[in-house]
Amino acid sequence: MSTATASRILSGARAGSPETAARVRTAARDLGYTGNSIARALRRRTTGNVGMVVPSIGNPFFTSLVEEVEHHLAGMGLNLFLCDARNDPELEAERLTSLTRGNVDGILISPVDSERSRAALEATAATVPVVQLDRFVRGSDGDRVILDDDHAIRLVVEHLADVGATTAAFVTSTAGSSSAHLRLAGVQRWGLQYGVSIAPDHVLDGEFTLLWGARAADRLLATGPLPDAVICSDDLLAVGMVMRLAQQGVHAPTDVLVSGFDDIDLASLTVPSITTLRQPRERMAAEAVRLLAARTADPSRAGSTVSLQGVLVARASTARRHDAAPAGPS
Amino acid sequence: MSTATASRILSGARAGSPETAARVRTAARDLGYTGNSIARALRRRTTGNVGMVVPSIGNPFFTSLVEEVEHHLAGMGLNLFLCDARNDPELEAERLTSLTRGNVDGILISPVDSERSRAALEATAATVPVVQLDRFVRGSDGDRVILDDDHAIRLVVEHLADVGATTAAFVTSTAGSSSAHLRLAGVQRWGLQYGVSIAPDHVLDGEFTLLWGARAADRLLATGPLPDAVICSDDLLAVGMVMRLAQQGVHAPTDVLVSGFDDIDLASLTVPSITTLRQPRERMAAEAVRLLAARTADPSRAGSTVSLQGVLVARASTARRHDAAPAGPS
DNA sequence: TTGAGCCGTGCAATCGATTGCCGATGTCCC
DNA sequence: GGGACATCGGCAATCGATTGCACGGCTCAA
Repeated sequence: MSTATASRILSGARAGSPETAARVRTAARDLGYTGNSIARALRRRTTGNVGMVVPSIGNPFFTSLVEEVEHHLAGMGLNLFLCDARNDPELEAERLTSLTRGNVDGILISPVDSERSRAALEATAATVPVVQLDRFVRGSDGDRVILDDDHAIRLVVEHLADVGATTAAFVTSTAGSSSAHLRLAGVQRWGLQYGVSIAPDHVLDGEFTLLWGARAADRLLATGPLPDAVICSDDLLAVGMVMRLAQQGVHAPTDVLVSGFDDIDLASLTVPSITTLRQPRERMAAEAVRLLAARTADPSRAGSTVSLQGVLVARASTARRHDAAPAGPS
Repeated sequence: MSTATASRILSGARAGSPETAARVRTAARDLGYTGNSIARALRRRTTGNVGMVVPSIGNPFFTSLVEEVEHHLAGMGLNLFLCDARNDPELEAERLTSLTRGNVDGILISPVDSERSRAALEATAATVPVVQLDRFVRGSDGDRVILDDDHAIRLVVEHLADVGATTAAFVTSTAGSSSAHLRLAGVQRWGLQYGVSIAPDHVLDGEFTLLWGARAADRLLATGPLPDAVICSDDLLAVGMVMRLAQQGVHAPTDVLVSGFDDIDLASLTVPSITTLRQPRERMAAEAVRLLAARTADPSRAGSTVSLQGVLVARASTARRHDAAPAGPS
């Protein structure tokens, strides 16, 4: 029997006679034969692997997004290869080229920087299907799944105004991610709208890490009276902020209101639990995988943008100020 | 000019004449040529990729271990492909086979379960170099890099005894990971030695997550008087425990001492900051990569085990109970 | 009986890069 | 000048699976 016959039967390309098929299958099982995916990939020009590049696997938001994505891909028989860009566009570019050189059929990426990630991203997109997820580069025309940051921030600011804030600080990341840009713009726009003013020196930008949240707390404490609220553009920042303030004897929500963003697990478990904006991670992942499949099927289709809305989750860290009864964890 | 010549010059296999080399290089640059790693892999039987399988990318300990590993691999020109086993031996086995089928030159793994991970792990190790990292399966004879859990737990128990604990609870994971086994054994052994007793119903096993830490807190609060100390075999557990206790008005270290394990970033930022055992992640990663390289170079070499020691980091969650000011003039 | 059509099977080309081997050319020294 | 030796470049085989094409055998209808 020729290898051609065996190949066809194992891959299901042609049924073959029942008898031959049975022979092939038992032989394959007995020998423990499982193709050679490299040879297969060379011939088929398809690997069954999808790459995902995230800015930082140290951020629980991205790891949980990865988990969702992986779940959806597994349902389609695809493997996920995860790469960490460590918030560095150059490292990100390296990851992209190494993924591109024949290892993956498609790429999901949350680009580190809305400007500095563009070149590598566009070069990659010219070679292999790419879908941007959560973050995106400015002015690219590919497929993307994003959060409606403007709407999200509106919810946050509205909520803070509701509970009595009229001044706020904004803690975010310096790195030029689309999230950072849009959230800053949103805070300024809706702050004006809802009467929550943000002094220029109360915009504190660093990184999306616990540590920067804590440092920002130190900085706020060092530079005069606290604002009514501290809006953090990421839950890690909010946790770092709340914890560090507490270490210095300043407590949310009695002394200052603090809000986060993303709704990572930790946000509901800290004391106080943290008000945040929940991103619809599951839907984001599902849409991203769907877009990737669509583009793989038809590489020439026009790029599309899916914009999803978040949900405000009010917790203890922004409980109404003169309202003694603490809100429990939601 | 033949492809053979170009191939040799680009791969550095032979220098070629200066003139030819220059021609090849400029042509390659102008055309943007970058091999086809699949074809190369087929011929060379080497991909330049290393796989890493961790029990959960939701656990910061593992993500930071991954970051270290990736750093070391990058230094050797290798890519890391990360897989999440989601604490499920079956999913882990699937990941292993998909990595094995020709995608990677070697695998680093922290096996989910010391028993149920064995079959897949051994099958994999028969095909491709494998190094176990942090966790390991019982009775396998491959290479591994582990923490000296017995010594580590001794440091923790000794410290708790020092600050006055005579009774303790132990919060850990049910899943049969080697870490869970060894730490439980350690707590029992050294508890006896140092006079810290652990009631059978004060061993609480669930998962290595924040949520289980919080649930375990509820359970402790529900079942009678608290022990002097709560030893957690993972920092996420300790954070969940401390936070949940605080939500219920029980504060460490005044009401109960709490210790964690791993020393993730979060442990130093919570209020109270958490006493923990720092694992030497950087060295673990370095040793694992080194072992993998050694085994790749010589697949027949005998397996070796590298055991590293941790360091106790004493913080606020176990501050001495009736001793506000450390030794000094009274 | 014959031609058309279908099915199962095998041959051989193909994917793209690497590499063993060989002939050609050049260099050096006796 | 001639032989030993090193260097350079190209042919063609190779990695392992997939697949276009063709061939033999079969059924079925005219």
